Amino acid sequence: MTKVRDNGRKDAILAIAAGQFRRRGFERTSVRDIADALGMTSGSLFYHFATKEELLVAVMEGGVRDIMQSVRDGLAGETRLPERLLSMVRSHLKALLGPRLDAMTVLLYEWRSLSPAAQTRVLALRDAYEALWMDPINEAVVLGLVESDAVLVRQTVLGALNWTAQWYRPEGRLDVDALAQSMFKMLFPRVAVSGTLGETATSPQLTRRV
Amino acid sequence: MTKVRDNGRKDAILAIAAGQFRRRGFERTSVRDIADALGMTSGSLFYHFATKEELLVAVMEGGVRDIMQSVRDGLAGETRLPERLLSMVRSHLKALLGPRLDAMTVLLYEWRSLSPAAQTRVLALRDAYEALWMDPINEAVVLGLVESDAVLVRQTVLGALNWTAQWYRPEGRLDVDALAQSMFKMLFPRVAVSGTLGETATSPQLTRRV
DNA sequence: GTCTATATGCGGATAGAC
DNA sequence: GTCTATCCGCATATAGAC
Repeated sequence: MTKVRDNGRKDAILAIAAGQFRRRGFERTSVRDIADALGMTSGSLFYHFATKEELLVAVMEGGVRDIMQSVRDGLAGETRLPERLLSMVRSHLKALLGPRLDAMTVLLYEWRSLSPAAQTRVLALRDAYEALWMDPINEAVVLGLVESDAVLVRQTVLGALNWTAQWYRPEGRLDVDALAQSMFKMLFPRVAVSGTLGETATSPQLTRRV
Repeated sequence: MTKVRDNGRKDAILAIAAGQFRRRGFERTSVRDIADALGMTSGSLFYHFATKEELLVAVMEGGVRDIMQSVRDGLAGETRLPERLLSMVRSHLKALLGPRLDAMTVLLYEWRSLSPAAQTRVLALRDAYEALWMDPINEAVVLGLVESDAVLVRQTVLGALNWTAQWYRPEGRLDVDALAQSMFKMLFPRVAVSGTLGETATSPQLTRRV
């Protein structure tokens, strides 16, 4: 469902559409399904969105905007590398698994349903988001705290994080913050965050692997 | 395309179907598309498969069979934990990114197109595959070589590995073996494999994190 | 085993009244 | 801004000839 704001009819439509697109996929969801869930008829939908694809694009663009905002906000206070990386992991998971789960999942898994033109636009937005990760990861590479191939590190991290949308259940034993802590430790084992986990050092130092 | 064997017409159909399902998605692919690519008419397809969904299920079941076989074969010679884990990472990536890429991707990303009944069957197969990972991971947990939540470790590892299907290009700088090595090092940094990487110790020992 | 022809329904989208 | 009514194409699936 993912009902968040209610700025007018369009947002309500987008929230419902996102939910249906996620659960049943874009192609299996008919505009009649969406209209029914909103208590209107299919014709009315086309007053707000010219095509079904426009609806999908709007859902996805909202998803990218939200996760970029979330990560940027979380980053605002942090200056040191370990905290910055942990913050990004946490913000990413919170945006992905929080109230915008529907839109985020659609963004991740429904882009093949877009026309080539729309695909280009949406993938460009995704690229912009992924670029946010490169600066801190490159820093970690320079300090010898992660594998030397920064792109591979980013893909591995984002892959692990994005996969949570397929299995994480909020009613389970782990809340999102705890999940973020654990995954951060797994994915950046040599980047220690001071205070939180009983680690000692935070400054870059020799990178012994046992 | 992913043409591997040619045991009769059915396999050819499945290979073509897998390719189209992967590239355009199950719903956007019509039985006519598949028939055209095979040089036949849509009616003929239904001589071999009673419904379009049956085709999807067959593609997916083939995918699970292949990756289980690949991982089991790779595991055959290995007795020690580090080598077993590295072997699983390598076999998983080879099955996922090799000649069966189409079927594997369909298995990962098209299961929502299945009817509930078929979904249950296919997800049971996927669970069986994922169960293969639990023994070595539990061992690593006991030895203190990974995070203590074995399920979380498995999901993180499989998430990172499965995501490669979205970005890995065989014509790039990294071949699958090198990719497997690098990802293994990232995902199991405290599990060292002797010989291959200039590491010294392989036996479990104190788990110092710097 | 493959073809042609077709039944049948649902899909996106539009027109025009209210 | 929402409704009703409808156009029209494409989808899966079937029947029966060859």
